Formats: sequence, structure tokens, C-alpha cells
Amino acid sequence: MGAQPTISDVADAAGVSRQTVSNVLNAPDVVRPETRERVQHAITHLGYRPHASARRLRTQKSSTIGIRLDPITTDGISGSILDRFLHALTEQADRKNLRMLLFTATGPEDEIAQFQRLSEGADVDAFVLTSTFHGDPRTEWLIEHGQSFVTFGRPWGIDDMADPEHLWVDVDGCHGLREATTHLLTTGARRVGFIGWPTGSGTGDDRRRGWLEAMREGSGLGDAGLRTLEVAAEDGVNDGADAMRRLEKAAGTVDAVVCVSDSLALGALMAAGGRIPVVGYDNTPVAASIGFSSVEQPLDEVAAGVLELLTGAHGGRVRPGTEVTDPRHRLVAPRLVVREGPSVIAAAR
Amino acid sequence: MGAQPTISDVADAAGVSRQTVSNVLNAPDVVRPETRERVQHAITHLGYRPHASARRLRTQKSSTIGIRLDPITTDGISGSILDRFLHALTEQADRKNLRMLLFTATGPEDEIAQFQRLSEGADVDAFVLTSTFHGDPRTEWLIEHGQSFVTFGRPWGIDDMADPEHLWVDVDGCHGLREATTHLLTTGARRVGFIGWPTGSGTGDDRRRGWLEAMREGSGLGDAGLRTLEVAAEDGVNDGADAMRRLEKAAGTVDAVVCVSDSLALGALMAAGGRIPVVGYDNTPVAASIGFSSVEQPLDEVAAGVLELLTGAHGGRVRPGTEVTDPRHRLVAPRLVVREGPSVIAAAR
DNA sequence: CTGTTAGCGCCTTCAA
DNA sequence: TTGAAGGCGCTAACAG
Repeated sequence: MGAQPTISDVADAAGVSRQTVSNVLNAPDVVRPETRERVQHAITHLGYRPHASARRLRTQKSSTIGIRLDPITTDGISGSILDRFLHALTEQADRKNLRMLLFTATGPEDEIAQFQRLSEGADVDAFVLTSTFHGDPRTEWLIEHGQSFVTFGRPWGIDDMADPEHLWVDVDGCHGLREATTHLLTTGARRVGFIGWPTGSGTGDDRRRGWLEAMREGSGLGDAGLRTLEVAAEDGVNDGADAMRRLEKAAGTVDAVVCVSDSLALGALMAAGGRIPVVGYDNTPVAASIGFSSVEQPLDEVAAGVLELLTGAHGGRVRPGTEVTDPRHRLVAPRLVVREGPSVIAAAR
Repeated sequence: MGAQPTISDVADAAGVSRQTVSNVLNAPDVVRPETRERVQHAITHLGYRPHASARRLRTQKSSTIGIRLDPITTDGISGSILDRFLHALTEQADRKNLRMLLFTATGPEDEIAQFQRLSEGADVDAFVLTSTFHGDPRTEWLIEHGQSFVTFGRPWGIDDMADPEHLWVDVDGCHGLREATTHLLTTGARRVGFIGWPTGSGTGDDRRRGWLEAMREGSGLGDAGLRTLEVAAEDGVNDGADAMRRLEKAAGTVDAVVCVSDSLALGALMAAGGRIPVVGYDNTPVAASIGFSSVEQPLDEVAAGVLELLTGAHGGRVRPGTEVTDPRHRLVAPRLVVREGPSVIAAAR
């Protein structure tokens, strides 16, 4: 450790003024190459590094993004996707010289209090939210207080794509399930069942739509037939198993199943004893280790999109009166990870 | 938003000097009550909040703790425990007015580079590491450069408890497996098998010891018999299933099994078709949703310990010449979460 | 292209 | 108990 060298030390060592050093760092093209090199040499020689707080004080920006760590989901295996998103975000933020600051909250009001605390204390100058809905008090507060933010997930309002105030990035779940279903159909399956969440969740309804469209186009089944191939469940392995049994009872033969989550898929797989292919969603470690196919969200792309929106033209904030020229929303396509099937379960029988 | 009020604004509003405001904030007992109240009123009225960067610049401390987000573990379900630890840490740090800053690294050297960057830039003034070993280059670098840090996990050196330079908090895995094994023995099981990792990992060997000791004391089996009840595997569901089959082949009857991880436990459970009780480790969401017992790490306690060590007497750093009076290490006991058994798997048969 | 000057908002001396 | 200076390390304006 020892005392860190300051910009003055570097200036002295290089025989220039402090300002020139600052220029070398922040506007290199404005300094004559030979001077620049001399300064650079002094910097590396002394091991100088700009003092983050001093810079932030001076520039009035923290270059730090706040993100809330969700409360633990006891059930459901899908908690890990947030983890992976966070990882992607941190990694890419780092490349843009942005830092990620964590916080927790016990509920929406508490979260708003945290927004206030972190923004007013200049700890953070933007937020990333992970799941929001239309009329969410949190986004309303952020918009109202002119805070920069981008959400991972659509607000699921009437007209998301046109909403100029709420920047978001989301994964096209409809497309994902359509692809999964189509894949199963090309494999020879015809009666592909669907295990989803109860109607009402934007995400779940969107994914269901993907299955429905693919089936209408490719299965040759009518709507009445399709209705028996569909069943709703809460998220959880036991719920998935239960749903599978209900599905088999209602539909008679089922050639394959697509699910809105890996937890449900695991349950379905177990209940079916591994006899038919099951496709999950999120491509969690369980899917990988048990060996069933799953729709993977491209979290790197999502993270990149979030950062671009945040650092882009509007800097995550909408300037009133600005024309909506550049995209404020981004919908990325997931991809299907195809796996052979569950060797473990088969072996267990 | 708008411009945040500064300390001067508050001073003007309250009719005092800036200094008095500062005192009200940092040394309230030195200001006359009535003045204090007037200032407090002005603070809340104006919505004043001290500027974090300004304070950090002045005090030369960031009050921020850096933690590396581990690369994603594709296999193994246990990734979520780090998640929960991070959550506990963030929550408790917040109460102490400390912030958690994330970073990622591609490997040990890169991580050291990050240490350097973050510490020299005064972004962070302490680190939390999540898994270290004896002679780990990262801890060596941190010690050498006088950086504050605490690890979650023993260094697994010869004499951990006496090492005065490396502060750590860990979970007593030996105790955890002993408890799990004893529980199974009291339930009536006698031949309790053990599925562990290959010898050599400190954590794994420690947990194995717990099983071994409990069996020696309570099973009435001799060492020769015990040897057939033990099998090693990498971490993963398929590995667990495979291990279970090997175990049954080698040992003949097995009444129950304890495993060093939930992934292994899940595999074992499936291979055994849910016929015998299996106990896992980490109490991950899978254990909860499938419904098997598991040893839970008390991550809240770990987080609390880490922060206490960090903010305690030595502030995470060892002052040379200081007597070793207060504890520099902390070993917390996990607890067994008992569950009925896997209804899903039983039903699937 | 380089140097000088003037703070960013806060806290730590010291004096009153 | 309160007030008046000074400076933490940096960068944005200018002036040379």
C-alpha cells in the first residue's frame, strides 16, 4: 500500500503541469505525442491511478449502476438466471468503466427508499431493474424523479413498444417457445403438450402464445384439440409433476411437452418417467445436468442491450421534447439448447 | 432530481455555519440540542443528503467492499449458495453503511489485477473472497499489499486457526455431516453410506470426517465395513446417480446415504428410486422442491462474521506487532433441515 | 499545446 | 459551543 501517488506527483516526475497529466488521461489527443509518452511513463513508473472519489466529486457522476439483489426464491430453480445476468452485466459494465453496486430491499416501498438514498447521495447514477410490471410504483417513482434506469423485462402495459419513458430490454419468450415446439414437431411429435403458469402473467402468456402459434401452424390439430393439451401450474417441481399427470389424463396421448420453466420441466420429466421429451425454459444447471432440452436466454445480449440503452443517446433518461428517433427498447431472441434426454431418469427406472 | 442541496444550503437555512451542520451529522453530541434540532429540521426540509464522493474524498475511505462474482458453474446446482451469501452480505453491509461493489475476473491473475485497480483507485477498501486455499496467490497478494480482506472458507493450511494474517469465517462441515449421519442412525438406519468428493479437497475431507466419526460411534460397524460404504464422485447429478449404483454394488444393503452436495444427493436419490433416505448439503432450492433433507449453511451468520471481522479491531488487516487477543477466525455450525422424502420420485415410479 | 486558476462538497484543524 | 480557513485529488475553464 503506502500512500498512493497523486496527479501532482506524476506531473512533477514528468516535468509538466497537473493539467497535462489530466489531459493525457481524459483527452490524450490533445497532448503532443512525446509529452504524452513521457507522462505515460511517469504514470506506469509511479503506479499512479486516478482517485475514483475525487474524480466523481469533480465530474458529478458516479459511473456506478445500482441493482437490487432479489430476495431468495426458495422454490424454483430459476433463481440462477438472475445470477448469470448479474455476471454478464458486471463484466460488460467493467469494460465501459462502470461499476455495479448492490442493494437489497424488503419490498417496493423500501426499494424506492433505497433509490432515493442512493441517488441523492450520488452513490449511483442509474439503476437496472429486473422485473417490472405496468404501473409499477418503482418505475413511476424513477420516471417522476428523473432517474436513469433500464429494466430487464417489459412493463407489459398496453403499448410497451411505444412507451418512450420506460427503457427496457427483454427476451422474446414467444419466439423461444415457438422454436421449441417447432423443433419437437419436426422430430416427429404431433401432440405436444404445454405446461404453463396461470393466465395473467405477461411473461407466461407470451410464452404460451409461442406454443399455440406453432401448434396451430404445424400440428394439424384444431383449437378444441389444443385446449386439452394445455395445463397450468404454479412454479415448482411438484407442481410440474402434478401438471404432467393432469395433462396425460386430459389429453390421452402426449408425444412431448414444452414448459415455461425448468422446474416445471423437471417435475414433468419425472412424472413421465423420462418416456417423452420435455423442453424447459432458462437452461438452468439442472437442465444441463439431468440432460433435457431448454430455451436459453441470451443474457450477454440482454446485458449489452441494457448498458447501451443506459449509456446511449438518452442516457437512460428521457429528455422531454426529444423526438423518439433511436430505439428505446430491445427484444432479443432466445435459442433452444437441444439435449438427448435424461439418462439418469431412464437409468433409474 | 434537480440540484441536490449542499451542506451550505442547510447551513444558510438553519442560520448556522457549514461546520455546525457537519457536526450535527458526525458528532451530534457536540452541538447544543436546540441548534441541533433546528439543523435537523432544515436537513429534512431541504431533503439534504451528504454527497458520498465528497465525503469519501475527504475521509479517504470508500466504505465499500469489493466481491468477485464467480464464473458460472454450469454443472452443479450449488451456485445458488453464493447467491444467498451475497444477499446476506449486502443486506447486513447496508446496515453498517457499507456498500458492496461487484467485479468479475477470468482467473487468479486477472483477479489480482482487479484488486489492484480497485484498491489503488480507492474504489474499495476491503475485499471478501469466497473460496481460497493455502498458498492462494490472491491472499498472498492481499497480505503483501496490506489490503483488508476476509474469506468465506478456511485456507486449509496446516494450522488455520493460528494463522494471524488471514481472517476467515467458515462453516463446520464436519459437524454438519456428523449431525446428518447421527440423525439417520437414530431414525433406525444402520448402514449409512457416504458419497463424497475425491480426497484432497479440504472441504470434502472435512465433511467426510463428520460422517466417519458419527459412524464409528453409532453404527457399530468396524472400519473395514465402513470402507465399503464410502464412494467418491465428481459433483453432478449423473455422477451422483453413478456413485449410488457403485455404492449399492459394493456395500450390498444401504439403509441411507449422506452426500457432500445436493447435486450428488439428487442423483443418488434418482438412482435409488426414492427407496432410501438421502441427505444432501447446502439446502438448495432443489432439495426443498424435491423434498429431501439437507444440511443448511447459516449464511446470515457467515455474513455477519465476515463483516465483524472486517470492521472489527483489526479492520480486516493485521497490524504487525499486535497481540492476537480477539478472534480472527470464526467457525459456525450448520443445521440439518429434515424433510419427509421425495414425493415426486416415489410417484414417478 | 501547456500552465494557471478555481472550485466540486465535505471534514479536520484551530480560534473565537 | 460555534465560526473561519484549508485542503482531500481531480478536472473545466480560461490564459499564455
